[in-house]
Amino acid sequence: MTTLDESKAPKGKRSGNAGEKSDDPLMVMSVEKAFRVLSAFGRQHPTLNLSQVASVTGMDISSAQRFTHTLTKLGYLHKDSETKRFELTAKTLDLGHHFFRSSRLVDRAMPYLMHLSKETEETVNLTTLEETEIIFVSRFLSRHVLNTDVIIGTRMPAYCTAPGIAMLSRLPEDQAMAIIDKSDRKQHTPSTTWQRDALLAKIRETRAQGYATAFEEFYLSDASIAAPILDHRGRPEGAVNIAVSCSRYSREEVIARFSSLIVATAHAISRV
Amino acid sequence: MTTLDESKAPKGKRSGNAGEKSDDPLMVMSVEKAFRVLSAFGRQHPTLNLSQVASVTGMDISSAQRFTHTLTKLGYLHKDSETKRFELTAKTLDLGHHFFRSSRLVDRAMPYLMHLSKETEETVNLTTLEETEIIFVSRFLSRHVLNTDVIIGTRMPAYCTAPGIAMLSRLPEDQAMAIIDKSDRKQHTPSTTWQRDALLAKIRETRAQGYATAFEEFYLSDASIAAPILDHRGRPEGAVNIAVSCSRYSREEVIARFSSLIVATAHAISRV
DNA sequence: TATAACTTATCGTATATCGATAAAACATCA
DNA sequence: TGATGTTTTATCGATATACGATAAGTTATA
Repeated sequence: MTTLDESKAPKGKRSGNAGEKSDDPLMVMSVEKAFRVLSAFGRQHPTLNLSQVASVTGMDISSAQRFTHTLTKLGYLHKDSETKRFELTAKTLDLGHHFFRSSRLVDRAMPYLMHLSKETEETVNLTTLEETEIIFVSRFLSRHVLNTDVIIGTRMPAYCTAPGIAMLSRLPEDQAMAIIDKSDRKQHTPSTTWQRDALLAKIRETRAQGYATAFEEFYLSDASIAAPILDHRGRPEGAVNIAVSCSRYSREEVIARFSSLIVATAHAISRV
Repeated sequence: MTTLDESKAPKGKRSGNAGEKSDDPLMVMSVEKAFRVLSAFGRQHPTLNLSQVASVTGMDISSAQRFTHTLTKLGYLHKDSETKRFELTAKTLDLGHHFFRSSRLVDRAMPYLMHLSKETEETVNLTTLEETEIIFVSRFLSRHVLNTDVIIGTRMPAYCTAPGIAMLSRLPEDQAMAIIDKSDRKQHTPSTTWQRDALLAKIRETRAQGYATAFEEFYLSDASIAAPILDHRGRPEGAVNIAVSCSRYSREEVIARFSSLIVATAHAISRV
C-alpha cells in the first residue's frame, strides 16, 4: 500500500479536470496531462509505478496508462521491465538544451559570465524572472563551493534573492509590487526581508544604486550581489550575480569588491 | 518570404502523419506534436513565427496555432506581442531539473565527481548512453577550459568518445556492435576511430583495461579518459570522464595520471 | 492456495481535436 | 493612397481520437 500525497483525487467528472477553465477551444489538454505526468517525478518520487502515476497526477488508470506509454515511446520515460516502475530519462534534458542553445540572452551573457568567474574565482550565475520566482539558467561554480543543491533549472522566490530584487527594481514599480504581493512570503532565515514596505524600500534602493544584495536571506551563510540585464527597451530580461559564503566576506567586502564589477558585467550584457 | 528547411512537408493526408506506424491505440499523438513544436526551436531557429512553426514541424497552420497556444499557456513558449514571434522560455529547464533531482545515478555520482574535479582541477563529466549517443548529464568545468559548446544535455556519438566506448565495453558484445552498426560513423578528425573492426578492438581493449581513452576523436585538441559506472546487475548505466586539452598532456601522461583515478571513481559510484 | 493489487489489452462511445475557412491585422508596393 | 499578398486570429461542423470502463493476465501478499 503506497502512501502518496494524491493532492485531491478529483473523482473525475466528464469535463476536463485539468485545472479550472476547460473552455479554451485552442487548448490541447493532452499536452498539459503529459507534462503533469512528467512532473510527477522528482526528489519525492524518483520512480513511480502505473497506479502511483495515476494517483499522483489525479488521472484514472487508463489515462495514466496511455500517457506513460506515450512518454515512454517518445523516450522521456523509462520503464524497468522487471519492477514495472517508471523513471525520467536523460532525454528530458533535451528541451532545456534547446532553450540554452536558442537563447540570445544566454548567448550574449556566456563569455562575460565566464570572464567574471575566472576574474573573481567565485560562483557566478545567470538567472531569469518567471512570475514570482527566479530560475537559474547558467551557473559557474567556484571551487570553494560544495553546494550541489542549486543547479541549472532551480527556482527560488524572487523577493529574497539578489537577482530577484535586481530584476524587480527595473520593472515599473506597480508591476514589481504586484509580484511581491503575489509571492508567498515568509521568513526563511532571521535576516529575510519579507515585509512589503521593507521590500519596496529595498527595491528603490537597488534601483538607485544599480545592484542588489542579499545576505543570508534564503540560505544561511549565503551572500549574493546582483545586477539586472536589460533588453533593448530597458526591461529586465535577466540578472547576473556573484554568490559567496558569508564566512569569507563581510557585507562591506562583498560590496567593495564586487559591486562595480557586477554592474559593469550586467551592463555589458544588456542591449539598452 | 522565409527560407526554412521544412524537411519535407508531408502534405498531410488524414491519418496521423507523425512518424510511421500510427496504429498504436495507446499513443497520444498530441503529445508527440507538442514536443515536435518545442524542438523546432534551437540554434538554427531561436525564434519562429506561427507559419514558420507550421512549416518547420510539417503541421498545418491550425495545428501550429493550437499547439503554440497550448505551450504558451503552459509557459514553455513565450510570444513577443509585437513581433508575434515565439521562443522557448526558461521553464523548459524544469523537466531536466526534475530528472536531475530524481536520478539515483546523479545522486550517487555527485560527491565523487566533485571530489574528482577538485582533486584533478580538470573538467569532469557524467554521461549516460541513449541509443547511439551519449548525453552529458553533469559537468564540472575546469578553470582552463573556455569551451561553452558542450553543456548539460549535449549529445555526442558514442563511438568516438571515451565515455561512449567505456559504456559499450560493458554491454554484451553483440549489443555493443549493434549500436556501432546503427551509428552514422564518420571521420570527424584525422584520428577518429570509425571502422567497425577498429572499434571492436577498441571496445575489447577497453573492457580488458577498465577504462577508455579518446584523443582528438571528435574535437581537435580534446583528450578524454573514461570509465563505466555499473548498476547492480553489472550493466553500464553511465560513465565518468576527465577531459583535458592535448596541448597540456601527452597520451601517456593522461593515462599515467588519471586512469586509476577514473577507474576508482567509477567503481565507487557503481553498485555491482 | 486463495486473495488482493497491479498491469496489460480491448472496445464502444462521446468529446476533444482536427483542419478548412473566414475575418482581421499587418506588411508591401505600385 | 489603395490594392495585393501574407500572417494572425477566430469560428465551426465532422469525425477521428482519446476516453474510461472493464476484462483478462500477471505478480505480489497472506
